[in-house]
Amino acid sequence: MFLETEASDLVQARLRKLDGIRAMGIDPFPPKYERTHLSNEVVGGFDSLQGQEVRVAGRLVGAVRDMGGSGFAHILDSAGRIQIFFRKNTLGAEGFELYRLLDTGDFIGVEGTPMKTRTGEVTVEATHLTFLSKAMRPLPEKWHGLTDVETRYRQRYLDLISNEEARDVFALRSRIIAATRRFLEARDFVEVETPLLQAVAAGAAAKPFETFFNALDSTLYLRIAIELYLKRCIVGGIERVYEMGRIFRNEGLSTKHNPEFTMLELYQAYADYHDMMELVESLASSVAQQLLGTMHLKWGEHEIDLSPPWARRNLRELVVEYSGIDYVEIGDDRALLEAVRAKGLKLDPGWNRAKLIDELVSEFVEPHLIQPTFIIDYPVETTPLAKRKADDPSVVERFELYIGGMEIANAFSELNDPIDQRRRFEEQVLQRELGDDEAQALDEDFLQAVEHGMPPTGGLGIGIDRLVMILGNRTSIREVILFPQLRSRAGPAAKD
RNA sequence: GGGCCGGUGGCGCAAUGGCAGCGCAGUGGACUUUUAAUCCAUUGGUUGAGGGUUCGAAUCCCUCUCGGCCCA
Repeated sequence: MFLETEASDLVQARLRKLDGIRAMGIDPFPPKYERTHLSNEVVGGFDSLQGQEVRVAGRLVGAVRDMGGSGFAHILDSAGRIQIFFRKNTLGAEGFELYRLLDTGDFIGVEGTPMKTRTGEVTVEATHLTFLSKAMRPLPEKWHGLTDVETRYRQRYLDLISNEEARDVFALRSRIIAATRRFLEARDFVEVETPLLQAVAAGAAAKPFETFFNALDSTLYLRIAIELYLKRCIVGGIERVYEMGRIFRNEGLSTKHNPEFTMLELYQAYADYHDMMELVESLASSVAQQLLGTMHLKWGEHEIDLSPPWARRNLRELVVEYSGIDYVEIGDDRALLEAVRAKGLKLDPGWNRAKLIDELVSEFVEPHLIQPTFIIDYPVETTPLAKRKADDPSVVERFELYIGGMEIANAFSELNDPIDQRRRFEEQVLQRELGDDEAQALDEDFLQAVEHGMPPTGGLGIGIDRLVMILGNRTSIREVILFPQLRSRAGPAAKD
């Protein structure tokens, strides 16, 4: 809706003030402002700034405490808040007239001298006020702020303006990602970028998003994993390689799932899954120590201890312990299905062994794994891309890492035997034909790469959003993604 | 997909069948060191959308929609 036709008195009042500013011959939207100090620099450097002029800039937040001939207000910049004191005697008549046209939400530049109020708050006493941008809509209320969850997600900018915790968690996210890159660089990993648009969506058990490429008249898929391209890099001789980027899975929304999320995948030649355990332990614990100053984290009502080493637990034992079902003893697939059904889980009769074991883990085991725990020894049929254990070919060299009851990471000793790899892919194709629409696709081009020779390699994938949840103590993934996926509002101008 | 809870002015909330209200913000006025400033006055509503029951619906019923939490 056009602002000029909007009935809201609040908008109309601001439009009138905008006209007032222009009537004084002043541009309410000038192109630039030369700021000399951030808010924290004025507050922190108060003693050395006495008597000097500073220029600060930011958004007017909270209320203007107007007292006739003077008034106080706070501005918010990237470093925080600082109070501004407007005084008629100091600002002059014209400056004070401008001050009267201020609204919460306006961007202003203030030239003035640092002072301390009666209560000791460092404040800039304005000698000159510059409008930098007039806000046409009001901000959420100063005291209660913005709490409506839907508005916080749909209009994240309001959340960022109103809620310091929101600003903090996204700053933390950025520092986690930067620290992770530094960690990998120190270990000589090379960062690469591989295709998001893929002809075959392979490398994980998940449903892809589908799109269409006009120029080649062909269907393409958004990637569901980075895996197979990074292994091609390993084949090509990049011995330590990683990519941190978005992947897409066409599945449900929940507090732990967003359809697009950020994954770190890394591959290290001549390493195995034990090395990957050491790597993720070291990465998560050192990033926590670096950024939070501790390895003991609050997580909802729990406390998580990230100090290495973390527990290693056998998958079969865990499933027996928490569900009472021993899937190794129940060799017959139908019998296993009945045993799982008897536990009260709603099942699809078409589910295969791998899917049933997966269900047992998510339903009975996961919620108990609050402290960091590596689950190891996965049955071979659950993991077509991992190498079999030398002393027991029925299980693979794989772990999944759980923290806070969530899967955080997944790693294997990568399968590099092209003959076994082809067989295992073919088994997946068969499962797909039998109705498992999450079974992995066969990527012939990838197989050919492995047939050229691939060194023994350890591979690791870490869910970055979930890692941020753990380190930032947020129990919903929407709290760590700036613009989480939501159903679109009906109608073009809805809610505005 | 299922269960429960919720959507009331810009924001935060009340009103459970009987005049849609409060706080903040806004507007007008007083006040030149306030901190949720204070004091006086005051504007603003298609109660998420549609239908039904009723003399009367924010409230009860139905359908839809958006969100949260839990489950699948």
